Amino acid sequence: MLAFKGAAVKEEVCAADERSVEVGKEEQLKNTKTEMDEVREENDRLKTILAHIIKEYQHLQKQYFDVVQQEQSKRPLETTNPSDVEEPDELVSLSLGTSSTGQKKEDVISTKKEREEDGKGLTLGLGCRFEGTRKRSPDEHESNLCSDSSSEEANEEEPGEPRPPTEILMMSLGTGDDEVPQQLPVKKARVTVRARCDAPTMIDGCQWRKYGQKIAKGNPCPRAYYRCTVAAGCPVRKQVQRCAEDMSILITTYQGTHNHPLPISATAMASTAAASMHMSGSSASEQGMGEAIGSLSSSSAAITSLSGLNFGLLGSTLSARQQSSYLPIPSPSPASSYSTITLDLTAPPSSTSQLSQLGRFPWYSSTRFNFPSSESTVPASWSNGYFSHESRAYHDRPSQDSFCQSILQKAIDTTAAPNLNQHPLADTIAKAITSDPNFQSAVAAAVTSYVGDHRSRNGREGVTHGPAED
DNA sequence: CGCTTTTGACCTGCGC
DNA sequence: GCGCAGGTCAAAAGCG
Repeated sequence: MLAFKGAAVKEEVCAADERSVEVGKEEQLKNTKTEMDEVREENDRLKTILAHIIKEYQHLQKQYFDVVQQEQSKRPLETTNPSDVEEPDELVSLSLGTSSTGQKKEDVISTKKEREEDGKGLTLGLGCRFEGTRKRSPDEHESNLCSDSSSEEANEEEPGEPRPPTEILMMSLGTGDDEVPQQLPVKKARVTVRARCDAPTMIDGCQWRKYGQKIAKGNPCPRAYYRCTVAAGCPVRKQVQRCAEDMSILITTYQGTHNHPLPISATAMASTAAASMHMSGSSASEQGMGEAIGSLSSSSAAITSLSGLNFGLLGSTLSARQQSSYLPIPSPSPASSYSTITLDLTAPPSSTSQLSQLGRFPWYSSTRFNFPSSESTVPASWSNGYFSHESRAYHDRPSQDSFCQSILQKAIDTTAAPNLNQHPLADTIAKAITSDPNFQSAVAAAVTSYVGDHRSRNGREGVTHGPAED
């Protein structure tokens, strides 16, 4: 009996436990529902705020366009007559993160492009672009590579006709040494990068061979001359010199066009840099490299982290003080046939410029900065696409590749989820990215290749940039 | 041994 | 024409 009673008590206890567990679950469920409701409300609030911000942004954009149009109507000849395109000083602004004062016609042009992209819905990102880009047959691609400049220009004139980054780079392959004589009358493109770097030279994925060193006037630090040895006969050269005023700043000047595929690190940066140039206003959009930049469309617009860079042609966006400060050494062959683009990666991106850039580009996103760190992988669309061969060719550079891939992954993530929030995070990441010497030099190398290519293709009709005038 | 770096000489363009 | 400065060449030296 006692045993039976004990068993009955046990059953009651178990039943009570079950009831208490059920009650606990119900409470938990209730709590979860409550939390969900709160989150939902928060989400609604955020949506409302976002809608308000977008509305304000559109309003401001409209006002800006109105002003731009008024300016444009005031100076109709400047934009309609190609012969008048070259300004007296032939200075072109390619500022990234620097806001140029005064509304120039370059801004008008860039604004046009912005509007074109706005009209496209701004859904074109790295990831979708590579897969969605009009596929060319190998023959088509080859013919494009071998086609004369006129046909290429025709292609470029198509507004919004995107080119995959590697295609842009491959275009430079068509401008080998055989075209060098054609380039002679044309001003050569140079890209100068100022970056803080402790190493003797920046690692940019390319192989360089030092062929000379010289003490330049006005700078006690010797200037080193390097030649690209990735491919035989590659005409690309770079000069490396430390800043006289700040020895921690390495001034690297790239010159020429690679006649070989760039390493993936530089290749990827080409797209980002080009896109950034484009986004920055690509002031020379119609004449000069901006034309090619425009063809990039927003292929990698997500790398707006670059917006913090001071990316301008010498003398165009820099004040007199800045010029003396940014260019403590005499510009190489100032009177020769060079145009110079300066990438100043030493100055931290200003938050204001960041925000202004964000405001200008509504597809800017920094919401999903999912840096995959070491296990980052190139998206399938990439490995199947234009980058595959280069990945193999440069498999021995894992650190650079992973770094590059991280940025690329971020680019895809950010383009995939357009948003307007979290500017501080973008600022932080922008600083992190732009402070990386690998990135800096890769951008420079890529831009050099890119600009040089465009120049060689444009030939005589190409606009000239920078202070180096004939 | 082959490749890279060093370094003095040479070339070239520009200003006076 | 001369001098200067930047840029390049090429032989010698260094390095793995």
